[in-house]
Amino acid sequence: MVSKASRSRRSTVAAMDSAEVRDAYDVMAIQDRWLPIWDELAPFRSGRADDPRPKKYVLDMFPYPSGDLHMGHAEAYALGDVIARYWVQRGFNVMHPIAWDAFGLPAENAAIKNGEDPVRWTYENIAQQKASMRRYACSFDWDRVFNTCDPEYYHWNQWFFLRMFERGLAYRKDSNVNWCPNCQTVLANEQVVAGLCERCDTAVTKKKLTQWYLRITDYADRLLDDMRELEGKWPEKVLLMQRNWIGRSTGAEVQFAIEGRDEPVTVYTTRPDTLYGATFFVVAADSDLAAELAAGTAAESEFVAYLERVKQISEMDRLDSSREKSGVFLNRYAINPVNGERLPIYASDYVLADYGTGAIMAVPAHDQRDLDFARAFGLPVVVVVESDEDPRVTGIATADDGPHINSGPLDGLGKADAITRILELLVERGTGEPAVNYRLRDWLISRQRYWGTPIPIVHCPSCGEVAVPDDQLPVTLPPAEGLDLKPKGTSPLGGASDWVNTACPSCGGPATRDTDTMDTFVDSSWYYLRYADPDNAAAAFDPALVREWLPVDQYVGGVTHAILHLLYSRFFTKVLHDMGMLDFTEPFTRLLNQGMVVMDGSAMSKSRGNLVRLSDELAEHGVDAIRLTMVFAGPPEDDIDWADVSPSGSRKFLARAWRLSGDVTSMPGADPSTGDVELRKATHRAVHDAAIAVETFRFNVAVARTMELVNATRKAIDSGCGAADPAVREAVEAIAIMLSIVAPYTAEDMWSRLGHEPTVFLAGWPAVDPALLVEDTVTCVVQVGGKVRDRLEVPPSISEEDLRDLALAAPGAIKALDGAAIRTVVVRAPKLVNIVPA
RNA sequence: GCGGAAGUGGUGGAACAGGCAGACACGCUGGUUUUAGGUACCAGUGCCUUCGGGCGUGCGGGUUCAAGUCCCGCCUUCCGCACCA
Repeated sequence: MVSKASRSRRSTVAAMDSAEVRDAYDVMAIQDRWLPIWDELAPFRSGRADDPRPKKYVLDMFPYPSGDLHMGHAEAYALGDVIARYWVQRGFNVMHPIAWDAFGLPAENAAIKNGEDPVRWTYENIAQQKASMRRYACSFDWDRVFNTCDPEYYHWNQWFFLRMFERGLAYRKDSNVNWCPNCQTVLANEQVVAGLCERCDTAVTKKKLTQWYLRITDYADRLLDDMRELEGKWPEKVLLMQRNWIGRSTGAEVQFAIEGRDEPVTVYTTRPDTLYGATFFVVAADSDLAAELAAGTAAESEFVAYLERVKQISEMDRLDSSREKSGVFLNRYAINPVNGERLPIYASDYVLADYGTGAIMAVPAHDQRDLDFARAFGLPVVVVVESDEDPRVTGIATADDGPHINSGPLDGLGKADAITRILELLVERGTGEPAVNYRLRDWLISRQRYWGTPIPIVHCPSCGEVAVPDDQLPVTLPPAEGLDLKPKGTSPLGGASDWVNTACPSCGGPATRDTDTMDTFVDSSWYYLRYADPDNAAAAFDPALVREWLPVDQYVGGVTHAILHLLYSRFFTKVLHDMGMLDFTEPFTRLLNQGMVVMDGSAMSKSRGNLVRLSDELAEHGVDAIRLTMVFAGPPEDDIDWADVSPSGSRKFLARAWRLSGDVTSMPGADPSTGDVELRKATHRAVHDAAIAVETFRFNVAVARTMELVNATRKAIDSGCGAADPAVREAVEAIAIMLSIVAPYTAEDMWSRLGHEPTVFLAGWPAVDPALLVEDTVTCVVQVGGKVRDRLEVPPSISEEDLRDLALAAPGAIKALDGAAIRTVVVRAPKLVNIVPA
């Protein structure tokens, strides 16, 4: 495909005579000409102290160096580049940085599979991506680059971890975690896709392990409430997904006495008003409470067997909500605090150990899960909220509002009133209180992997968990050589005995380092801060520099990170704010989610055989045509189906635009005010409309306006005012500048052919003359009964009366009316008149 | 199951605040230049038509002088969450 394209290009050039060659748009030659010059000029450097321009921070999500850039990168970085370059043209000092999210599993997999050194593998990929980005003409500030796998960077991961450790925000606990029996490793929730390990598709199970967590749940309310300031600036979809993820619910905690136990057990419920309908009590089978309640009872052996069975159930099967309810009666009873009824206690896996208190009151009439369980175990169902359908008959629990019955003091009350009343009663009697719960869990950051940030903790037999002192940071990774990186349930770092065995920083006795590494989401939770001060060896960043640039004005990235990365970054920002390091609480002021590039309707993948290689596309069509195709395809947040777009069409348009620059015969600096007014109006209209389109993320429309101007200019040269008219120069220069944000090579070459020095990127967005935006005539539509029957050319300032008279006299209107009487005439000067017949 | 978003020509998509539906492209058709064309330029291109016009923004209603746009009820597709008490 490539060779065919390049062969035809060569033969084309060979067949042309010299005049044609001079006038040919040679994409590859243009790329080769300008790249070294831009390297020299570095037009997008943003760090100069004496720069008087106002600052703006445009940020693209940084890439993982898994190989060379692909079509998805090409789209994302083309869009981010339009925004960054536009603001540079508007006179801003734009910081548009890039770095590499360089820790992570693929490096380790390459090491396991091919015996590669993760360090070498990673840095080679970074070098390749960097070279590709330069050629792709990304307007990055190359002076601010870093890699998260550099000790100079992850030093500060460790430093932040320790600050959180000091504040109790980083802690270790035992918990049931996702476990892949094949990979022999812990998985984060996000790595479990439909109950399967995202890497090997093995059914995931649960395992009890001691792991490090960050206490993000402490920030749940702020993460939720602060979204108010992102309203209208972030995609509504992302805000919604974050709200759902945090999952705040309000209800009550109610204490139930347990027969034969000193302490009562607290349950959480969102429906305390249905307390009188509770007929049994359920504890999570895998909770400590269940084991304790079962201990020593006749049901103990049955419970142990059940628990064993539950543990074997894969995550995939567990998520199947149509599964039959199962459980074990523990031979024990809880006492309903409002009516003293004895509720049998069951252990079941439909109650989650880590949500609420791991125990529930079951109200089968008004909760489907409880009803399913009640029917499976023959338990009574008591309706306490009246409704048309009886759950005992239908098998469908009712959750609607309605008057309460069988509920003592709540009888007759509606849901809201009943909740208020029962809360008062519970508080009065000291058996309950209002409570809030979250779906969000603390962030598990331990990973039993090699290629990540070592957790800077030393385990000492006498002092316990001891923080590595700041002056001993960073705790650097030992070399991979000699370590067994294969997943085996414990961190590969455990095999580096020289590294693991160390002196306790507190007592000096023999101790061991923590062998887990951090989730790579830690790396990306603060990288946007590091750009402000990337080379700081004494601190993560200088707060003064961060204050200058942050928060990020515009963040651009895929919706795949809608929850985790963005939530974690927001969390970090708030923690750092509380530590006094930041003066803002939200890191990303505006967010744009770009779509994906797909092929023939589905995501590209090697196995599907629909993979389009970016390098092939670039070789065939050139950088600018690919960038233009990405931008012109449609709204940025929509997916692009590569089968539906036309990179060759993009290239033809660019050639057409480029040729204009060779036609201009007026000299640089020619005064446009003497030029052709019609073309000037088209130019100023296009520049004005394109700017609005870019600022509202309608980049495809901005390109359409540029295309219209190219068409108008072509016409003006060939059959209008002619190439010598200064309006033509004005138009072509405007086109070069408008194109500079999308197709930088073509734009720069046009700029040069127009007699200007590089670089067009700093030429400045053309000033719009408002006088040229005013039309001298407007097309007025004359409707009869809502249908267009005639058109009039009228001055925009025409009065309603005059327009009405003109419309009534319009031949098309008279014909359509056919003598009918007129009921009313709606006049919307100057664009529309609607004559309504009686 | 719950929550959300979106349905416009053959295709990708335009349409400010309820006021000319289909901008700009792709594709297709015809023409000009060319030994040739995967080039360039010009013209045409929503559907139907008895050439008067009629019909058209997923479907069915409604509001309005006027609806792709607002309201009600469906259908379809995509996305997120999924025993969260």
